[in-house]
Amino acid sequence: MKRKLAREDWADAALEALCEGGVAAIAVEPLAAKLGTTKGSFYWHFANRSALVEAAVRRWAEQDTEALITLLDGISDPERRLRELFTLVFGGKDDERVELALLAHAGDPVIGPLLADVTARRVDFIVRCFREMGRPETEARHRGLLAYTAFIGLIQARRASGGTLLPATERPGYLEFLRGIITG
Amino acid sequence: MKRKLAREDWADAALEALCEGGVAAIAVEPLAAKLGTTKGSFYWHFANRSALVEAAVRRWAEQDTEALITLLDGISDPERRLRELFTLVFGGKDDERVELALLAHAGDPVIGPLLADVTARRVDFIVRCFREMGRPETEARHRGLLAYTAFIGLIQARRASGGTLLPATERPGYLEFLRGIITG
DNA sequence: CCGCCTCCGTACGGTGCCGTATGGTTTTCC
DNA sequence: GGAAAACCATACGGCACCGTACGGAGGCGG
Repeated sequence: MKRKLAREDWADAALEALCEGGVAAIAVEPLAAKLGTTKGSFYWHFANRSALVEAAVRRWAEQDTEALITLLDGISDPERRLRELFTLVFGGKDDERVELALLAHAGDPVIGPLLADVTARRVDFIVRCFREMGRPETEARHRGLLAYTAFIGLIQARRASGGTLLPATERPGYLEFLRGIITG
Repeated sequence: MKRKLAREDWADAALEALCEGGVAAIAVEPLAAKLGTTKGSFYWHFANRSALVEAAVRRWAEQDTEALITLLDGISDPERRLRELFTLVFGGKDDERVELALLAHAGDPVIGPLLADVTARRVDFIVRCFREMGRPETEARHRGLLAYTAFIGLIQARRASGGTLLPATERPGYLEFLRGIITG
């Protein structure tokens, strides 16, 4: 058996490690150990460590935002589209961990630019929804920004509080409140 | 001259480094160099590196939230109190950098608990304002949470976008929008 | 069957940091 | 002014990781 390792295997392992221990956990030697191989393999597929984190981030961006956006763009009614985004993003699997880990290293020279792209694309997407719902331009921008920052802030604050901030039972209530207040 | 160094000098230098390069930048040897001294000094004042980051975080918590809270608690009218908080926190010096650096390492065993305390105290403070304004309990909690997360999310997203997200000219407008929508 | 290209193992040197050991220097206080 | 205590410099060992060098194994076309 013993499938050979490919670039993607390393990238996936890097994302996994990223969830566990942050960007610092994307380290060649530990990853090699976890994959049951050695550095020799790694440095054949990648030039260096930076290339790996770049590949990992790109993979995440592809799967977790581009795919989602193209999926949601299939919904023509902007209100339904937005509603769908809400439920997907809050109710879904909590892969917020990659999110948080990357946000944490926005200053990193390789993560920074990629993250900036993703952030811009996401906010644009939300703003577009409000625009298509007929809101005037600046209001659409404001509401879009609020929606996104409320999301980012929530996952961030929940983590910062150790999870005590919004217990599971109060979550649906708050989300309803949020939806109401944001969509006006 | 040549003042001797005290614990506080190290803690301040640590906070400074924290702003520049994140928690990883709180490293003994580089800090010693920047302070013009050596590790010998450090390990006399502190048991190890963890003790330093703890001291730094405590100092920050003291200056940047406890002091602010006791200051604002001098204002009896909750609405004015909240308004004051808004302007202080958004318009003021952008020491959000410490904020962001710490948020980034909420998982750290020494930072985590301290950060959880600070987060809880802040949200409680805001929620209390809404409560004293006569809002029913759950609504007060919701609005308080939204206010805090919108703040955290905004500084986070601005950083993540490289600063392009909310240009300075649009800032006042958005803040007005925010204030309006949050206080209902 | 042979040489080649892909892929990986091993071994090495280098770096940046942590923490300890130990002795020297300054301050304090009697 | 001299001992004790506070404070700091230097030197060392250790660890975790990066990146390179190089030498194989295995498949594949000729």
